[in-house]
Amino acid sequence: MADERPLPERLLAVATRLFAENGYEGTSVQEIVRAAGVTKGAMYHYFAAKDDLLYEIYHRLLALQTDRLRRFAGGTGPAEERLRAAAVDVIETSIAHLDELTVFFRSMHLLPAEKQKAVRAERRRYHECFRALVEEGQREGTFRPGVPADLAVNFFFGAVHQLSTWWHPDGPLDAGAVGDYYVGLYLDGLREPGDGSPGR
Amino acid sequence: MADERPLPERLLAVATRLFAENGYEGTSVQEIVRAAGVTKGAMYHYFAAKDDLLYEIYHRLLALQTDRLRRFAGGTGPAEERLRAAAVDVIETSIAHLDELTVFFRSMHLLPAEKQKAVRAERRRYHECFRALVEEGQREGTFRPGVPADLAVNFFFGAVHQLSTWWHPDGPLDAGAVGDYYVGLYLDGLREPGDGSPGR
Amino acid sequence: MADERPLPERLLAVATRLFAENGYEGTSVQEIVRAAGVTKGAMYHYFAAKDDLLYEIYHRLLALQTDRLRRFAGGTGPAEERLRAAAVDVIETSIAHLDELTVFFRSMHLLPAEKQKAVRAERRRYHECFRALVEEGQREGTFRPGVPADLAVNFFFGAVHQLSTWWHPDGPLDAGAVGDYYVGLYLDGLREPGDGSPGR
Amino acid sequence: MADERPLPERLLAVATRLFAENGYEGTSVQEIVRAAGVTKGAMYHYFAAKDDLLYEIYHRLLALQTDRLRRFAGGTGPAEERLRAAAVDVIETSIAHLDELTVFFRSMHLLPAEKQKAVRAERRRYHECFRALVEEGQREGTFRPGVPADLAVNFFFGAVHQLSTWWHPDGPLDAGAVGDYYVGLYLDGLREPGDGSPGR
DNA sequence: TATGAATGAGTTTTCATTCAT
DNA sequence: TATGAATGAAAACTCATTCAT
Repeated sequence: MADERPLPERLLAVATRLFAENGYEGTSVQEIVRAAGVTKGAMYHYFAAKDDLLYEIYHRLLALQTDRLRRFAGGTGPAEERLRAAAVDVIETSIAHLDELTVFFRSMHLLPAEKQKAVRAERRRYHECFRALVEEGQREGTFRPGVPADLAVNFFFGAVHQLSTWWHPDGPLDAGAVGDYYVGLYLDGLREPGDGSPGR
Repeated sequence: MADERPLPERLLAVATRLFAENGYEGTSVQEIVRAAGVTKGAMYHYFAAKDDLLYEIYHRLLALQTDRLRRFAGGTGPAEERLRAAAVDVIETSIAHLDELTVFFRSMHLLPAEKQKAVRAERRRYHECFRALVEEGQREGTFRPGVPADLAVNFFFGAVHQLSTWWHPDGPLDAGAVGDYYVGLYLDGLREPGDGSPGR
Repeated sequence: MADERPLPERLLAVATRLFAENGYEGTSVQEIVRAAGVTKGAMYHYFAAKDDLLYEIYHRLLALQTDRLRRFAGGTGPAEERLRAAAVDVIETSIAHLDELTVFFRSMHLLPAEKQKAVRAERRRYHECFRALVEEGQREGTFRPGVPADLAVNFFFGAVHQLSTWWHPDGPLDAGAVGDYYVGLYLDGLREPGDGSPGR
Repeated sequence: MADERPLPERLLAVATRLFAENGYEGTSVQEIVRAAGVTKGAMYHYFAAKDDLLYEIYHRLLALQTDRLRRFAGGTGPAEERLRAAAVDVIETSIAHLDELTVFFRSMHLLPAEKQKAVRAERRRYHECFRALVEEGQREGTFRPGVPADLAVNFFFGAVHQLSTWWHPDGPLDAGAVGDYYVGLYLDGLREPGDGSPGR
């Protein structure tokens, strides 16, 4: 019944859970390795520092989400529909990895400068892909042109990144419902008023 | 030229700045008192513990925002207009106190349980007041009834609480512009489609 | 019967003894503070780092020896006699502080760069004062002019700094005897041959 | 272009350089094997412990120097001339192996007791051979009898063992010049005054 | 009202060494 | 002959907090 995944993955999973429960600063390396059933040396064999765990946790999630976003963005059909699908999807994967997301956005300011820079660059690539979809919708005339696209993207991801402050798996809304509501609110806000398309 | 405010206020101001720069756990009590030009004993004379500073920082901001919200909510006129004014106002005061907000949302998980409970209760009162405005708008028929009001409030404050991840005083948008755009996006998302009222 | 000296002095004395017994790297901060009867925090209250102890140990000895050298150098009489007195004196104070000397010359390479630089500068001032005496003797015709004065100084202090490899308080020679022999050997080597002055 | 020497020799060479640069305790086994392009297992195949490297480094140099000293000592001619040749030679080989010498005299106190004892015994044999030459010169009447021969040997080797504190290959004096000067100073110090023989 | 020396428990990280392969 | 994952013990240092003054 032992966890059979390779040690690095096991350590990341354990660290994610503990960081989510007690905070990054509130979790000692000792606690992580104890929970993973190994010794500190084993952890430092794979991760050069505690903050490598934090970096890797979000880096992996972001790689996953970037990959998915690119699939949606590269599809066919009107920008609004691709954006809707991508936005619902990112909410669902964010909720599926809520610990990772929460931990990272609470604690990224504790990363050493160069790691912070690296993750910001990765994040920026994600942001720009999403923004391109918004801009496409504005050019198509579906979305109001007066809203700066960067601001519109930040507005949405602010809401997404704060999901863990209120969403709970035992609550009344599942991930799909949250996605539909959030994206509905968001797209209706973006949409050119009086264009007749229904708020979903 | 010395800072003439009472010591507790000076300590809170210094702590806010240092917490924003280096994180709550990344700032030692020693650094705070050195920056304030006093010694530890002086600080412990006014604050029982380091986390009192963190609590107080947000408690004061939240008291201010709650007070302002109540004024707007208690006004006259359609719910939508009162909500708009309150929402723009909270964005403006949030940007005016961005360090306080940032520090708190990054680090509230480090507060001891009872302080976390206290601040959650204060936050809940704020949330409920805001939610009541949304519900009023829904009853009035201005806002779509299908969106759970709690979710709508969380959606908005997610975006607000993440402002510090992208907003910067030297950027192209001032606090008023951000308020107008965010609230515009938000209210258009809430509004009953096809009701003819213009997006902003 | 407790040691009544101020804590910093007590810590330096304890550290000197332990470093001499087990080496700088072989002595933990834990051992130092245990031997001094205090806790680590107390030590770090006075010394910013373990290597501060090492620096301070030699810095104090060197300050003492520089002061004494300057007194001898600034006296009257032939350079040879002032040099002899200074050289005997430095051997005696070196033996009186043999632990300090040994510890430092074994471990100065472990000091961080800037502290190494500081102590080298202090050491250079000492060296130059001593060298000036040698050069004075050469100008007076007492010492052979063909020997580079820097080399002559290094030759002597090489022998002095290695005293701890063989000298022991229980051995047959006391500090005064070592001083006389060493300085005798040294000055006879320096002296212009056939000048008739006796090897002391 | 790879280093073709057998692995043990390569490891010793690499260790010597790193120990000289960063100190014995400041150099990890990991760094040694990385610099040698092998893994830890390979090193532990040839050396039972890290301190074996330190022991071996000096043991090899001392064996070399002992062998050379015995050749000089066993030659013919006056003791002074044999001593001069041996003393110049030991300075030259010491400078040719300055890293080895430096490393050892800085760090021998970190060897485990039995290895320290072994190397002390080897060193003592060297010392005694050198001392015998001094005593021979004293019996021949060339050297002053009043100086304890042990002390005279220690005086000289103090200077030799500290060569690395000031000598540098880019400096004005090459190894031969240092040898001539040091030995000249030394023998003039030892020599019976007024015996007419010239300081070289 | 304030000082600053001292505590004690804790932190992250390092490292020589072992051993199954 | 060599690998490299893993151990376990210890290292230097930090820090919120207390308390006699």
